[in-house]
Amino acid sequence: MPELPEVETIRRDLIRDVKGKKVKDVEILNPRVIKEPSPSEFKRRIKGSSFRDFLRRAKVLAIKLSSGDYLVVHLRMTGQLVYSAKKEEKARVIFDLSGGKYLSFNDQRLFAELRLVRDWQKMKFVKGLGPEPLEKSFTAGKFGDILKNKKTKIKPLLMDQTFIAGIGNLYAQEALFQAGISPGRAANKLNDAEVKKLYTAIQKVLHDAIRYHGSSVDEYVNGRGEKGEYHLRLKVYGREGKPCSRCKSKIKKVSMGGRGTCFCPKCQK
DNA sequence: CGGGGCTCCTGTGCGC
DNA sequence: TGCGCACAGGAGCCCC
Repeated sequence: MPELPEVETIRRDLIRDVKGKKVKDVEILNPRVIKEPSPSEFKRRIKGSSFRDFLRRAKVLAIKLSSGDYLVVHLRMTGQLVYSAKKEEKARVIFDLSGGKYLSFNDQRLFAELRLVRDWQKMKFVKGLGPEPLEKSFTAGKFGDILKNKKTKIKPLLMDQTFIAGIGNLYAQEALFQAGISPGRAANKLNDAEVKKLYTAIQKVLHDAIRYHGSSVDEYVNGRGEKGEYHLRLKVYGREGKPCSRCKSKIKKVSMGGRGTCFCPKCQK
């Protein structure tokens, strides 16, 4: 499930590997992944332009093209962007690049999205995003201010992209474990020390996950098709019934907002 | 405006 | 053994 650290890893990989390369052709194997414009216009407008820059906001990757257009990618759950010498067998769209290699867009479950737009900052989803958790302007004070007005459970709130950008089901669970806070706690009931702890935990978990190139649960691989290493360090996600790394109690799993949520009932209060 | 629940999709893994 | 079904989940959408 690509969240902020996974998308950031891919962004850095693509800057290193394909920045400046020209798109010689666009092969559309499944047009359903292209949300706008029409597949034929998508292809026509991308063909012949080159990759100028790779930007990220939340879980959204925006590729600036020399034409001035932005190729906007949301990987959702099973999307992949893989640069390699071979065309990926399961690709939905393949970009044939100068140099003879390929950038394959894969997506098993067909939830991922490609868009070609003139101004990606004006996209509805992007405009509605909350602050970037790793930016300097996002302070503990600001985090506390928005928590104060929210009566909702803290865990689904962390996943709300209009509240904080880029955190999904995996890193919400890990950050709450790191902070020692139970996922069902009401956001406005956290005391100052807990707010500070959670703020620090979010930053640490996201920074660490980037350092270890993301978590390869589900389909995630980096920009070269390789797995990350952070899933080997997960403390609660996907660890139902296993012993807590801190206190050895059994990790518990509950459903919250329709999403699986693992936590340690002893370490998280 | 907020929250709950359904929807999109397909591979996996379980129970009968 | 094999079939069928529940489940996984990001975000949009509808409804109350």
